Amino acid sequence: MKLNNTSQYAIRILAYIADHKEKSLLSAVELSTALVIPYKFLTKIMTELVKADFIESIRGREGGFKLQKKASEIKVDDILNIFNDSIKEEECILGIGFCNGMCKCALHDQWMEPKLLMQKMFRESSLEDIAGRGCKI
Amino acid sequence: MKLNNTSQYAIRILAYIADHKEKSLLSAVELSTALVIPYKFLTKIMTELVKADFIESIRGREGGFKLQKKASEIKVDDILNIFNDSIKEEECILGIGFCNGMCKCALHDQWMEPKLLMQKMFRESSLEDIAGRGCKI
DNA sequence: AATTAACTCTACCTTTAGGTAGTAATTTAA
DNA sequence: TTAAATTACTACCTAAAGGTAGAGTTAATT
Ligand code: SF4
Ligand code: SF4
Repeated sequence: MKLNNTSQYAIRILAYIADHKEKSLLSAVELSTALVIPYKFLTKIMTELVKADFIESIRGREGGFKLQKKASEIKVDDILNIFNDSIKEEECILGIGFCNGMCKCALHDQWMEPKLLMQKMFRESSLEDIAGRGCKI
Repeated sequence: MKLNNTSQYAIRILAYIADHKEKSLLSAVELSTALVIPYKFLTKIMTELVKADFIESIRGREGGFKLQKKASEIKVDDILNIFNDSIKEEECILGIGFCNGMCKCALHDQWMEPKLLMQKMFRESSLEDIAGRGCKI
């Protein structure tokens, strides 16, 4: 029961960029070094974030990355969705087919409250809410 | 953000056995059929549950499986622990080293409440609480 | 004693997540 | 105009999760 590696990296990357808006651009090398994420893997993730329109990339010398939206407009849940790591409405916690509302699984009653709270947390927390809040980056 | 397949299977298997205590033993074939879990994979999981002392196995013809403890004494969290799928106290949601209480990660403030609620749910829900509660099995 | 129905063990196969390598394309600065 | 610094793309490699095969062991029934 945890976020996958790629989601974790993506959240940290975006939070870091949001927290360094004084620098107009951050390069992959800078990010990779600051966040201790393997360079080649980071660039792969960056490309996905660019395609998802969260990040704008400037190519060529002096290029780099910056947010394409306001930090308050990117929610943690949006990031998880890119990597298929969000808590899915229709998916049963026990992996039994789909939620149809009619037929519950054994854990349903216990699961609903934490599920809703986590969804709320992921959906309501924006980059602005989390950027620069930790001493761990 | 979901339970892994093996944990899901294990919870369903144990809940099913707890819900059928009128039968003194259930065989791997019966379980595999009833729960629609691949036979060979199920037997592998059963062996782990036996080693973890949650289940007692009787070998030979007319053999099968039964709970080794009272249903109220097996918590969902105990099952998750076997498959290393519990929510770890010391592990950061963003995967940054270990929780030391001193130095927070960006998501810490948002994560604490859902984390505690989920831990509580997993730790306090026993097989007795969940057995036979769903129409999905 | 042989047969059958069960669990157990070891080894392997397949799929997915995580990660790496090399090259192409783009832009700026010297 | 060339070299350097940068992102983008394609292909591959590795490790872990999920799953399968087959032979071995146990015990009741015939
Ligand atoms: S029963 Fe509850 S947990 Fe299971 S699928 Fe339906 S809503 Fe999801
Ligand atoms: S900061 Fe919070 S989430 Fe991150 S490691 Fe510490 S306790 Fe865990």
